[in-house]
Amino acid sequence: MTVVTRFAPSPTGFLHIGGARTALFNWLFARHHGGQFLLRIEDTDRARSTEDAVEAIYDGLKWLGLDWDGDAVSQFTRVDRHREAVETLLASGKAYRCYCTPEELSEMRESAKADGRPWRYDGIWRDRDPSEAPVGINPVIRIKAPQDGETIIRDKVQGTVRVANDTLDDMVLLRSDGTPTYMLAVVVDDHDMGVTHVIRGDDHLTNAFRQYQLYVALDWDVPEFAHIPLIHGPDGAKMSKRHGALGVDAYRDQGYLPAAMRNYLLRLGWAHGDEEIISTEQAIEWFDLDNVGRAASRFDFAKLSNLNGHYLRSGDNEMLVAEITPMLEERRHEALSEGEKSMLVRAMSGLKERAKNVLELAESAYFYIARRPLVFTDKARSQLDNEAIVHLRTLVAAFGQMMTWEADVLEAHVRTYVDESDPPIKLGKVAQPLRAALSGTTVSPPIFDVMVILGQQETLARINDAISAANS
RNA sequence: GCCCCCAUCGUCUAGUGGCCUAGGACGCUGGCCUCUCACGCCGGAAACAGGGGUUCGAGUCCCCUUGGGGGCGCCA
Repeated sequence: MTVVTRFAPSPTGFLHIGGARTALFNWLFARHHGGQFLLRIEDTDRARSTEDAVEAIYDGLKWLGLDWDGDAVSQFTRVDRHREAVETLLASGKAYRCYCTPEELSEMRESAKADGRPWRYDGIWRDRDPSEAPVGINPVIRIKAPQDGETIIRDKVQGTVRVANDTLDDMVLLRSDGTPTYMLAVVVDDHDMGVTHVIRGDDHLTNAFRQYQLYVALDWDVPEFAHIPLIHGPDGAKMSKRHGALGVDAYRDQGYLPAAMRNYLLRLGWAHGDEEIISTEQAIEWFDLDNVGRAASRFDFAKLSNLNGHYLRSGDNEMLVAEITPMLEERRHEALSEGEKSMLVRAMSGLKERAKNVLELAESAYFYIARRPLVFTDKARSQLDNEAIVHLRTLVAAFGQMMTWEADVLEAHVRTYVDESDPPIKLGKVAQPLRAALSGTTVSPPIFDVMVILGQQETLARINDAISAANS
């Protein structure tokens, strides 16, 4: 049997982090088994669904690298099929019309609450004769659920979960306006789409019981269920709009790499021994439901950040330059030339191991393509004191004479210079002023590497700029 | 309130009855490296929620308590 999983978000907002992980697990499970990963947009709630949200979901999944098979299914377009399923239920006596109005229902709810009784629809229309139906009221269709015994779910993550049927009531399948409810639509769609494994957040665990009953009533095979624990905010509270539940686009904007997000999300609730850095290929090979934990986990930015640093350091130079180019151009208000881009590619290995996100990478790379004269930070300017300028004057003269412009040659020359100064000075006494002159800051990759990447001409010009600035 | 789920360092987790004087990672921290900042390397502090069982033996199995979470809509 081919494995078919699905991700079924409702387009009422961005693709948030919890949804992203659910999608990832579904995707990994399908890819691991060589099966299919389908996408279904649960847009039956017309009032709350928007086109923008649908686009945001597509964008988020694409950015994460989670490709789905076939076209996304719009649940809304399948209402006829949903109604059809209810017709068969009505015909076989497994569903019935209920004429209670929403008002009556909420009254029943209120009084149950007042008496301290657990609320549950009492099924008064369950066995009533249709002739008693009041006129002028459009009924809802409810399932005729079993009233005794128990419903058992053998969840791939949560294990065997059981509930007494008398704690469940007859849920609504079709609203009085004829539209299907979520419970109906999920079951019909999952069945029609051939979904074999329903992997979703455990906030749906109790829904699974009712859905199970629906599958049975429809005489359909019940898929495997796997309810994965939710992700909580850093403070342990549920992730909500105002509680750290950002859209994946926000993570992209903060400079996180998709590979890092995948790795981080994967380790939130799933483990493979002591493995921490797990490539996507490896994840596909290893992923299984047995090793999904059952406890909710907290979102930890520090760890995500650390992982991001790892993927940045091992990231492809060209790819990274492509990532930061738009940021650099925006800041400089001027496009980068091909020469500058290739310079950045050469600079990347020195830069990427110092950044923990793409934003920082762009920030630290800017000085390479900044137009002269550089703007100095306060700390950089303080490095360029009188003593430093004396050293720079001597060095710039020597640098101008150099025939080979290589890091080790430059370093050897400067080391000799500091050693032979009288009295000998520390390398830092010269390296820091050089750094300030060349980068405008006090932090950069190794300064002799910087000189080589910048090239002799630019290096000399920047040092001379610093000397002139100090004189004025 | 009722129903369901969960519970190992601050955080993510390994652990499937003896290999656990509980391992790894992030974070924190001492040191090394060093032209800055990082990276890297070496070291440290840090956990089985509590109580009962079962067993020769329990972090691992059972029960209770406590604590968290989720669900109880003509939302999804």
